[in-house]
Amino acid sequence: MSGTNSVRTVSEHRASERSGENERSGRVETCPECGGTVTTDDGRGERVCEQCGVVVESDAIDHGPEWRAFTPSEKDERSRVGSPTTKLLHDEGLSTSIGWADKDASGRTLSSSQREKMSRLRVWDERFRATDSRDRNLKQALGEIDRMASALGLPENVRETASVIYRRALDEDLLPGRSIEGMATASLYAAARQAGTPRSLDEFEPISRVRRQKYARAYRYLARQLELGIAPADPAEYLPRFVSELELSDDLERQARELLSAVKETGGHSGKNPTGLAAGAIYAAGLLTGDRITQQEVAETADVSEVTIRDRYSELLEALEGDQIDARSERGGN
DNA sequence: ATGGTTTTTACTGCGTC
DNA sequence: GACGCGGTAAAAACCAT
Repeated sequence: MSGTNSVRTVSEHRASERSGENERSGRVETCPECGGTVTTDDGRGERVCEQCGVVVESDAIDHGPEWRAFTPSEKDERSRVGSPTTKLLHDEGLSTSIGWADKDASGRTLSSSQREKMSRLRVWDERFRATDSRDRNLKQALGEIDRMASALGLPENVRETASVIYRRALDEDLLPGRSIEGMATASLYAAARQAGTPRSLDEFEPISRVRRQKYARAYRYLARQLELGIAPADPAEYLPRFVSELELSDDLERQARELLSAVKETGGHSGKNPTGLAAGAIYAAGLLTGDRITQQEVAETADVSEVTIRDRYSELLEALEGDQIDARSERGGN
């Protein structure tokens, strides 16, 4: 299972995401309650009826390790995540409990040395249980991160970063009171930005299991508590993606970059939506290079309104002109 | 909660192909 | 006449306080 799972390519993931199917395990069942189709929810490890929502079987899948490990150090890191090979554990991952009454199986009280032994065992039992729930938490979160990263076409290293961020959040006890999904989404969002391949908050909306507000808040909290120190997204970082989605030339991308750096000098970019700026730059660059792009096309791929593009692109052109005038006056005279 | 800023929505008229 | 574009007013969203 783990093999086929991790080997799946990004495009396959995307294809299945798009067509709305999520039965990665390939098993098809009918619901005993209503006869509807039962699908597998990999993130939670539950098999759920599509119609009535009955959980047919929990923890039925996903026993394998979540990720491939490429280097020995990664293997170390990942082995800490959980105990996926449940068959190898005495309890198959179920929690244990040791009774508190100091009696043996037939009800006799234990000797003092036995009592001491049992109390030591209880302590360890508790400790294991604690790390166990941590692991479960981590495992679910990382499953979510993996799923979302695939859907958004984010590369492996971003997932790594996201998992590191999540782990830190877990270590610093930032999770209580917050949903795992929200935090997982926030971690991935932060990781994507850190890696210089940002995705806008809006792009997570259809992917995440929680609402935008929740993970946006989680992200702010995360950024503050962990002191991630992530600078505001640079609009230029959105350019390559938008340009390629619109199938535009490298030349145009270069032009757009220039426009953005011009407006950055004037400071006219602060407080503006970075995707809006990128979109405006692309449109303006289209005018300059003579490529025929409509505002509507750009608006659609960048997910901003046409009005915003209009506002941005006129500002960008102004900034560029100002830049050129500056350059001229520097050469002498006005 | 509030107020200021930015973005979106919806609608308009204009010019061009 | 459809289309791309620009402008505007009002609503919504966002953010800091």
